Amino acid sequence: MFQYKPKEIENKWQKKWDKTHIHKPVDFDNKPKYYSLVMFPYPSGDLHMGHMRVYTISDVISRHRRMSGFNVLNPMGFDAFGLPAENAAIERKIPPKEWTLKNIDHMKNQQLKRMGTSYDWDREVISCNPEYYRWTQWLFLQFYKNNLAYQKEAPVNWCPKCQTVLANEQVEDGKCWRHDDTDVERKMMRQWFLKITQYAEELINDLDKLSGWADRVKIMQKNWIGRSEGAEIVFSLDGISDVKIPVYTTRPDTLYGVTYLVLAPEHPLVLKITVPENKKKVEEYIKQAGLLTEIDRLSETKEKTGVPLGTIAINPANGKKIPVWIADYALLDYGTGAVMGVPAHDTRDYAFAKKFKLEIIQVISPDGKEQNLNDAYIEPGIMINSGEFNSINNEEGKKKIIGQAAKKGFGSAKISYRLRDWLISRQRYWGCPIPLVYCDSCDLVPVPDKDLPVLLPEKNIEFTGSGGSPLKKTAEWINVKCPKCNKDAKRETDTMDTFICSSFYYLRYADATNDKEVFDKKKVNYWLPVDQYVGGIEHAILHLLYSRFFTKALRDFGLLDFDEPFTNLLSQGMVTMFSPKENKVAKMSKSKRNVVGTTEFFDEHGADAARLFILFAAPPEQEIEWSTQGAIGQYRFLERIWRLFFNLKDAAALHLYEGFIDVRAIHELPLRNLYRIANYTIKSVSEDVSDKRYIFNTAIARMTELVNAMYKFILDKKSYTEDEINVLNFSITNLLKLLAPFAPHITEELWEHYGGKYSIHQIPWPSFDKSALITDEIELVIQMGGKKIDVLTTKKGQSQKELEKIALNQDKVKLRLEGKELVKVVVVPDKIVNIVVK
RNA sequence: GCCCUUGUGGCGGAAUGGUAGACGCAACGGACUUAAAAUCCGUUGGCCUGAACAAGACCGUGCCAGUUCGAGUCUGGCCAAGGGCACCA
Repeated sequence: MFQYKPKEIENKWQKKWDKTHIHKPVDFDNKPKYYSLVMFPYPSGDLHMGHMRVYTISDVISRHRRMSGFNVLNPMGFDAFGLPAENAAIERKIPPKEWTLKNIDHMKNQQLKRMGTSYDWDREVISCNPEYYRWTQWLFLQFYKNNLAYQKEAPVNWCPKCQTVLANEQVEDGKCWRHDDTDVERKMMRQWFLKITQYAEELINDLDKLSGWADRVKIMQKNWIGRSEGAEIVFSLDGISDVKIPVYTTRPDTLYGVTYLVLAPEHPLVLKITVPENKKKVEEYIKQAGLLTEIDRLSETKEKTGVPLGTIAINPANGKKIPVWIADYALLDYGTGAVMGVPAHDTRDYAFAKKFKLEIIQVISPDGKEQNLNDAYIEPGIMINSGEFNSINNEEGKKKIIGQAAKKGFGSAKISYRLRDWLISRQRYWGCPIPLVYCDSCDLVPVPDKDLPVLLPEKNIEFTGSGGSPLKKTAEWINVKCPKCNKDAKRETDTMDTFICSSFYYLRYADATNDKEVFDKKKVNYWLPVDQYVGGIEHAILHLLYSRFFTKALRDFGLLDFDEPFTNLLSQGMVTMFSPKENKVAKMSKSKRNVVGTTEFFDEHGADAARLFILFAAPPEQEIEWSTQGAIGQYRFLERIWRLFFNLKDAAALHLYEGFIDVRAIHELPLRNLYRIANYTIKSVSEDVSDKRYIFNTAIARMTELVNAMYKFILDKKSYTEDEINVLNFSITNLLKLLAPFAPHITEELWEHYGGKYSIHQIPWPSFDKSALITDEIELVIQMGGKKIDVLTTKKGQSQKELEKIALNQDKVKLRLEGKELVKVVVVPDKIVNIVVK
């Protein structure tokens, strides 16, 4: 008998799959298309078991869909620009390109292929290759030409460790997303932005179309975009006629309670309207506020700060004179950068007014009477102290006051979003250059399409990790002729956020080798949207929001015809393990020193076993803890199949069994039962891998049960009847097909020994024999008062009356009925009889 | 503070409102073996009655209520853990 040697057979089949290109889809095939995708990985070097999960889940889905008759696109590539490569260059003097390409080679050939994944490598894209980033630049210029890319001077998030600015989405808790130990600093800088806010409304509304996304992800996006309805109210200033201050509020109903205004410290009007004697103090405050890190500014314990400008504003509703302040609790880039202070009905305003002893006027009250407020009253109520609006409900008051503002010209209804424009400039070398040129005569000039890509210089680059981007120091690269007037000009030295590269890679896969255009419109419309996207929950906002934005913008540029890129999204949970460093179970990662490498395990027990364990440990969305013991358990399962197969091969004539067996002809009861289990397995596994469930752990459990049942059946058997051989062959044939997406190598190997045609991965997914699932007998559960009393086997299909009679005739029931009154009997046919007594 | 998710044996986890604990890990027992490993076959929620590895009772899905003939599953409240947002006017 052969021994199960996973390393050998896995290597054998991986080579053959590669050579025969069996995972290659056909553009515009007549089979229905299916686009299966896993999130663009960063080639960080060595993969561990934690990384394997996403690839395994996606691979099972891809393989299953191929067998189910779909034309499956399952591509792979690398998000290859980024900081780690540049840091490696600084620390180890290896050029970023070399480091990156070496990692990609290792990851692709030693890890992804060894896992048994089924990618079409002919469509591979690598974002740091000029063939790719030419299109990144081209797309940037489309945004620029459509007024969706612009520069502005703004307070930005600066990570001192990364030595670059960050987008809002890349700041977590005031820290850099890559360095949870580094406070983000605030700087005023002129930077490039993409106008994602122009799509805020559509991005929020179209979430409703995404029925294939988990609610939690949609909710996170919704909160991030943060739509709010309110009004813009314009305040004029006492004695300064040429300046007006618009504020945004969600509570126009509290307009009569405004006792001061607050501007953000960076607000451009501040110095203009400050009275001379306050100028010094105000300037000092602005400077102080600018120095605060994000974490200081957000600190909960932080007391409110601010200084008065000495300027007086006039409430347009009632003419009341109120002071104007600046305070850092007003944010420049939300609303209008100015707030109307209503201490009676806003917690922050209340704290501010208390600290600086400002007036507090209650205008909403639960009972229409003024109260002694110890805190802001933020509940709904009846309007008071509000002139003509007194005694009406505040919700109605909102509309009425907006109506009056519009009529009198001091305001209007307005919708605001928490979402900010996407800051895409990065002061780093290893990224895609922004293809623009600064010319003294022509101003900003886009690099013409024919000159794309603007190549990253590779010679004479010095990586020091300080003093700004290395690109700033490469004179021969910076100095160019203006494409318009041919005079001396300079290149933009900022590179793009790498999230730009990953915002369209999934579109490029549809036509990855096209060197004439970013992609052919017909091909992109054929393959997209992605039918099943698999990736980590950490991208719930970042990558997924950016990609949705890109899809919508590209649609408006006329490049494609759909609104949403990813129809179904599966967010897999992380893989954890005990970390000796943190002394607890934590996410598997090199820095926590709790990684299990792939190579050793694959060598010893095989990728098939690792795949099975990862799928078996829990449903995909849940977290799993890696257990080498548990993975060995799955190895044992595969060995069990292996031995069963070759034992039977020696004892009986094994041959593939196609089609069904006539159940009525199987007289032996255990054999009929085995046939039933085999068919039940086909049914259950098919349901579990379908997109209605995606519950792979139960699918594997069902297959284990089938193998257990076969072992039990052949126990002590020396010879086999023809019927038995048929049922066993039926069971094995279908088991191999069902297991093929999960454990692709061992099934391919056994399929070959079985005389099956290459490849098992190209044969149709099995269907089950309905007639086999019909049984003559059922297990009837007898309950009294909802508690199980007895279980008995009886004929199927009996009437409610008959079942009730059977139940009441049971000795156990009779005994318990003594001295009790029978209230009623509930009968669920073929299932349960519940006897209710008093 | 607001929003979301999750609480089931020693562990990971199963259960269209209808037999709680499938399947696996760990543990224990048996067979095989000179022996061990491997393998094959079993046992394994708690507690109690019982001479019993006969039979059986009771309790049990974070806690407290409710709906229902019947609740791990539905509803409300509480507790705990995890995640997201957090001076967004």
